[in-house]
Amino acid sequence: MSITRGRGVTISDVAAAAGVSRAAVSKVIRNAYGVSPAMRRRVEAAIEELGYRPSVAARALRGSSYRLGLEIPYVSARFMSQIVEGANRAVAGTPYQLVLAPADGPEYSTLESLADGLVDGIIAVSPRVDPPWLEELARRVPMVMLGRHDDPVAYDTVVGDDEAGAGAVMDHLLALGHRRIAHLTEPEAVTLATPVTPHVVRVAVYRSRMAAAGLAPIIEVARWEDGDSGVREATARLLSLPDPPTAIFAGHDDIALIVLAGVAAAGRLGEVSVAGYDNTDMAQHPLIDLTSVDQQGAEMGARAATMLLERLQGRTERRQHVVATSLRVRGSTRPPLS
Amino acid sequence: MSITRGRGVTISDVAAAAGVSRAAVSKVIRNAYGVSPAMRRRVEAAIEELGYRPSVAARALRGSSYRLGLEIPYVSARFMSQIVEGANRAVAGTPYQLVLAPADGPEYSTLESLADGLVDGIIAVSPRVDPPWLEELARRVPMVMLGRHDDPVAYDTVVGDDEAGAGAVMDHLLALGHRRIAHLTEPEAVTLATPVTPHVVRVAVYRSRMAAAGLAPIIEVARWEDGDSGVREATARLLSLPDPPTAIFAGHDDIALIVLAGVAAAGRLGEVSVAGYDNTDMAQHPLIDLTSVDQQGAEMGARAATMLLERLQGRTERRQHVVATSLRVRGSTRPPLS
DNA sequence: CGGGGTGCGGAGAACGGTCTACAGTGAGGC
DNA sequence: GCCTCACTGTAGACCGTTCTCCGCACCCCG
Repeated sequence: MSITRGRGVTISDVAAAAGVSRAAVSKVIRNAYGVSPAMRRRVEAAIEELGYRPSVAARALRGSSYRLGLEIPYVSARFMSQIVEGANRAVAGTPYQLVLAPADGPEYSTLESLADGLVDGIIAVSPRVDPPWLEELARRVPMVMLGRHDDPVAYDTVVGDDEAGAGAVMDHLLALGHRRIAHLTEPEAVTLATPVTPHVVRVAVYRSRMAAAGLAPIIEVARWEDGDSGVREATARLLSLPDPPTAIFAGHDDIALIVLAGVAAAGRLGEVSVAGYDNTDMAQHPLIDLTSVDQQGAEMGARAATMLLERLQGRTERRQHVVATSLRVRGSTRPPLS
Repeated sequence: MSITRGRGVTISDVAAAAGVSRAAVSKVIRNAYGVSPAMRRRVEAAIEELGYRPSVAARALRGSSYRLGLEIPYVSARFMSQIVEGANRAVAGTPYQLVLAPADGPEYSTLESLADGLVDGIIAVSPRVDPPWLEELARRVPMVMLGRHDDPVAYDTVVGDDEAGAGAVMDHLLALGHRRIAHLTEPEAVTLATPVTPHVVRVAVYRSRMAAAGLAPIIEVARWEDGDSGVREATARLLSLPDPPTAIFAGHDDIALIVLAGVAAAGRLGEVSVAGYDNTDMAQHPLIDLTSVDQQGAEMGARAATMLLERLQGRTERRQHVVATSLRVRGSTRPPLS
């Protein structure tokens, strides 16, 4: 049984079937000016009958592909699905389609491959690429960055209010009476000063709140370096310190979940408080019940998509949007035992 | 500050810079025959210097885009990230790049938009599209379907052994002594007889095992129809039956998690057993500790990608791959109380 | 010294759309 | 009756690659 990889029907086929020129068909499908009702009907009938669909490649070559690229560093990150959902919602009803590009590690190559003509614009969550490189890229393709506290020229940003969010977590933990509070965050690559990622800010806020509370000497910033097992090890290490923390502020919920698992495994569930960030769906699960910061991932995704669409409409001034955060206090944080 | 949306550097620019023809440059970047070492050096130097990157659109128009499309119905589904991870791994090292297309609801339009020349091949998880339509599409674009027990002509399939997996769950629950076992599954659109989705099989296995155990009269198949809240309602309804089930077999882990939440909320955590399917990462979390069926999502994604690559190499015979399952018994299933 | 390779590079036609410039056709105004 | 103009539709260049020929130079061999 031979499968004929059928050459799809092209605009020429439609034109021939409708007895008009290719340009005429093009006008009809683009809703362009200069089409009589009669011709429109004929062409639309032909399109319908032949099942014609314009080739994205050909369109992209000439102008736009009507595709927006959303680059995400880790598909498994629960926060990402909020973003995707929001972006998808914002794009619905427009002629644009969202495509996701999962980055396996260094986002550079993923971003470039998106920029190579596949998409008309890019939304990216790329904590590891440096600002100058991004500026360069943004000069070729309209771009919105999620979760960067940069001060860019050529691209827009959408970011949560990490200052307020992390501040709320620390205030909450301190108010509960905690003193030995540790912060478990992302690897160094994501928490260096540049680019200014959310985690950089969260670490800074943690430090300053600790210092302000006179706890500078017991500041404890732990980083994991190697996947989930790294987080597990870091947790175990924190818990086995001579003076173990009574509360652990995790950089985001995915970390917090593993920390919780570690705390549970150590049989110290009520003893060590855990807070996360992102308010992912699992944080709300009654069996997890994790205190976390809601930073409206879906809203962030939607804003980013909307801003990108504006860029495609012609806006050139830079725009930066900050979304508000709110602390969701749940059972995972309580006063220290003693 | 004006951003010049710089016209990217094209193959002609490279050709001019290297003092050769466009065809020559094309040969170099494709590693084609007929290139002298000297010319290769000159061209590569020019490429490097200009930072040239071939346009995907132009390539796609002419032949292949070197992009594989992975269509996923719900990005938030935890099982999907396993698949993406596996597919990405299989594609790494090849000239191909994976792009994800999130389907908001009806997968038809998403699949078509992928097939419109964006990608060279498609991997899809589309429980709702019907077989004939898929056959049609697969004649235009090489395609591998995940999670379908179809008997297709033009596309390949990768699917878990749902017969064995669901059987293992039921055997386990029955062996524990459960009799009133309910099955909570996907909406009708996904559990009709055609197309044959994993859920169709799981429902069938549930029914037949119940019948075989002489429990046909108390078969209870519940379906949710409207998002997470639907699952919550279905759970509440099951729990408030006059003779409530002592065990609930959920169609997959995402459902099971919500069921667990409902059971916990009703204060009947040890009382009602819950089993899931997919063995997602949350099932393994000690605070969730959900009995589930491992069907190796990453392996499925990897197999699918590999099979698609084979198709692109020229294979035309249909292939169907079944991955083995194994039951992971955890704390969420125990003998009934009485 | 002529003929047949072989190795290297280029010319030019696709691919399937978009878009600009222009031609034809009536109608309306003077 | 002629000019202008709005309205429709078409011709044809163009986007950036790939790929099939084809030509040229050189070498080997009889």
